[in-house]
Amino acid sequence: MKINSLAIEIDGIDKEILRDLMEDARKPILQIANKIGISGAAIHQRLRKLEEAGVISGSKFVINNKVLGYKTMAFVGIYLDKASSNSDAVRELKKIPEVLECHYTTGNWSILVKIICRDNEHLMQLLNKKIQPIDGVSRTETFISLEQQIERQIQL
Amino acid sequence: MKINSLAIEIDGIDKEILRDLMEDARKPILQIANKIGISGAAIHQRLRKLEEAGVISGSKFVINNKVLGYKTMAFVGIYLDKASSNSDAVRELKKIPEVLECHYTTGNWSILVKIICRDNEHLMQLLNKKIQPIDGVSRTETFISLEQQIERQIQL
DNA sequence: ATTGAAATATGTTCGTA
DNA sequence: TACGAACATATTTCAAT
Repeated sequence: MKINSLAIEIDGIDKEILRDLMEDARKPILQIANKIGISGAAIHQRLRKLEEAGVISGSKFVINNKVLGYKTMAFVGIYLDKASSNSDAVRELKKIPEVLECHYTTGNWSILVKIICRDNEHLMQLLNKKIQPIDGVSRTETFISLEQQIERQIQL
Repeated sequence: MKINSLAIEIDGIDKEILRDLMEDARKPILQIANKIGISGAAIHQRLRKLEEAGVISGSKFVINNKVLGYKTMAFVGIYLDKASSNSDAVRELKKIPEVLECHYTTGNWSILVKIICRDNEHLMQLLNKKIQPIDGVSRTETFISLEQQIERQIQL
């Protein structure tokens, strides 16, 4: 593992370890070790270094939104008034649990958010009652995800 | 846990367990058990049911893209020719490792994708050499994420 | 950086309530 | 559903290379 100004370098063994754990965070280290052909202790040490280097941000259980009744995902482009403070709007967006992602973006909008709703009715309520009323929001454009075809992390 | 036509219901204890594991997939069951005040075996049993019910889709290590040198995230709205087959375009998008998400959407575009690039140069190459050339793609609109302010899962 | 083995911690199963 | 105790696995540490 080497550091230059741009990026931390990881070798092939690190990649194999990470690929396995990116797919299943609870995969036993020894299983990975046997597959790769090095000891569990070596894997353990590499993981420690990868964490120290910040390559690993953490781990997550992934929840199936649809099974819990959240069936509508959408992207909302938000136009903010010139005068308004972006960070105030973001602070309000953070309070809305349906907002999963929020990006400052180049282009037409000031902000792009990804939201999860139970259904279209819920989405409409969210837009009208929670997002549009935020101070500084002048207009929104909504794109409903009819079907998500790809969902993955960076490929190592 | 009850099933109606819309959603699986989970109780407060399930939520506490899931909240912990959504934050850290490797958090020891016993630690969660002690915090909640039930036995490890009970947690274990509940997790098994949640998996059977499909509430848990899996678990992931989360990789820090920036640390690995991938510093530019962008959303690309893709216009497809009327005549073209959407699924052919998606098949090509799946082959591009920089594409992290891909959605069929309502609104202007046929498809919205989220991509990760090393830098703006890489993004430009990706658009010109990989995405624009896909059969059926007539035009694209790109929104660069200047800063991601929110990144989370559904809140239980 | 890697190893094997020891020590510790965690996950899993099962009989019972 | 939940429990505890017995059992099976996994993680972590460490001295040595």
